[in-house]
Amino acid sequence: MAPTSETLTAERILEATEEVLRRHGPAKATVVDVARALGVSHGSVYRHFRTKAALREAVTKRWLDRTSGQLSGIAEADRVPEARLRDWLAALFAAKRRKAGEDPELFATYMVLTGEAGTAVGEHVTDLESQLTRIIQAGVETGDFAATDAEAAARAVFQATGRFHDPCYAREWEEPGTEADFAAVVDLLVQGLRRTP
Amino acid sequence: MAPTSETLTAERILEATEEVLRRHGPAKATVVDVARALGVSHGSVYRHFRTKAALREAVTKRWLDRTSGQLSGIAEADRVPEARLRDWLAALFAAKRRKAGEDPELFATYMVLTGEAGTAVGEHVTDLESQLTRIIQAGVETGDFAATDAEAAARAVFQATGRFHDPCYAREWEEPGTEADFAAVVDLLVQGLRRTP
DNA sequence: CGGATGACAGATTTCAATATCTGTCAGTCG
DNA sequence: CGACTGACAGATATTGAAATCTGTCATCCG
Repeated sequence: MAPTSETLTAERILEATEEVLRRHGPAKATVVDVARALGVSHGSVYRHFRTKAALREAVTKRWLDRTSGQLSGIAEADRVPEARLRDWLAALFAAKRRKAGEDPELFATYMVLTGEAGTAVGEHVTDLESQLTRIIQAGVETGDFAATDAEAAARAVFQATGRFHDPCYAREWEEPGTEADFAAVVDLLVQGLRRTP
Repeated sequence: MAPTSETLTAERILEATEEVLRRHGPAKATVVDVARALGVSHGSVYRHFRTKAALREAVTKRWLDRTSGQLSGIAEADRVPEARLRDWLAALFAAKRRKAGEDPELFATYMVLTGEAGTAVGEHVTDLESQLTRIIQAGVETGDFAATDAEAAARAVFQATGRFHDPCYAREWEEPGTEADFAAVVDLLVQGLRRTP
């Protein structure tokens, strides 16, 4: 890490922190490591982030926001609501599974954060639920779905698919049969949402 | 623990182990503690259980079987399948939540075991899924449910309700709104199972 | 003979001393 | 003046030595 002489910004700190986390993992990454990577004293890092927990949370937030951003594209796509819902759930599962596989250290950081009080994970969930709410609301408007309360239905769908996006199940995502299980749960939920004529 | 002079049986060892686990928790309970509680040498315990892990698994199995037993009563009850399904899921949730609350040490042991390779948890899940399969099969036979594959549907229902019986969510079971969330998920799943005329 | 024992080796855990880290802040420097 | 530094106190993590535990087995006892 060359101590580039650009001004120290929150953004540069986040980038360095992500790199340090990737290299050392959440258990061993320290604020001192981050400062060293940037060629500054650790006191300077504390000028931008009040605590180590805040720094970790900011990194995770950035990382989660990337996922949310990709998914929001699908949520707004120009397709019938049922297809959009299926695509969205499949994309959520695929994204989480990919992150768990190819960015294990950052994923571990995310799991640590899930267990803490932090607001980042809570906000991420709220964001995802509101994307789901929009899809279901669209389905209610076209008459495809029968939910009386789109928000409650979105929450139920999100919770019922937890096995396929909640980090505590990450280990099981690579086991054979998982794809079929996912398809079965999604089919059941979509069937439950459909308007019964 | 008085060193009662009855012969040493697997059953007595399991009882003592459960007591030791309850008192010390899974992290601190040792085989030596169990032997001390029984007034025997720890070598004698190894005559009945090959390893400490096997002992822990046997205790958990006994503990899980008690839950399975209670639930099977509901699965066989003389009610319409939909009501039976709702009762069964509610009872499963209630049982897990109660155990987590009033037997935290044994529940923690169960969580340790969930993370290990052991077969006890897998068998417990298989057992519960087969109870669910029987309820759904009954519903298919009465024409209330539309599943083409009762076993796959049962698996989907079980996985979709994971948030309300999987130990990794235990912390959240006492939060306000959990009851409503549970009801919403169950309603959605039951609606998904119903035959659409 | 079948069940129980206790000494044992190697693995794991505990504990206390040591080192490192977190978060603060008075002071430096451009 | 305001961004940065580095020394500091208290908290946390690491380390290595000692204690305990796991699992085995030759031996004992009824």
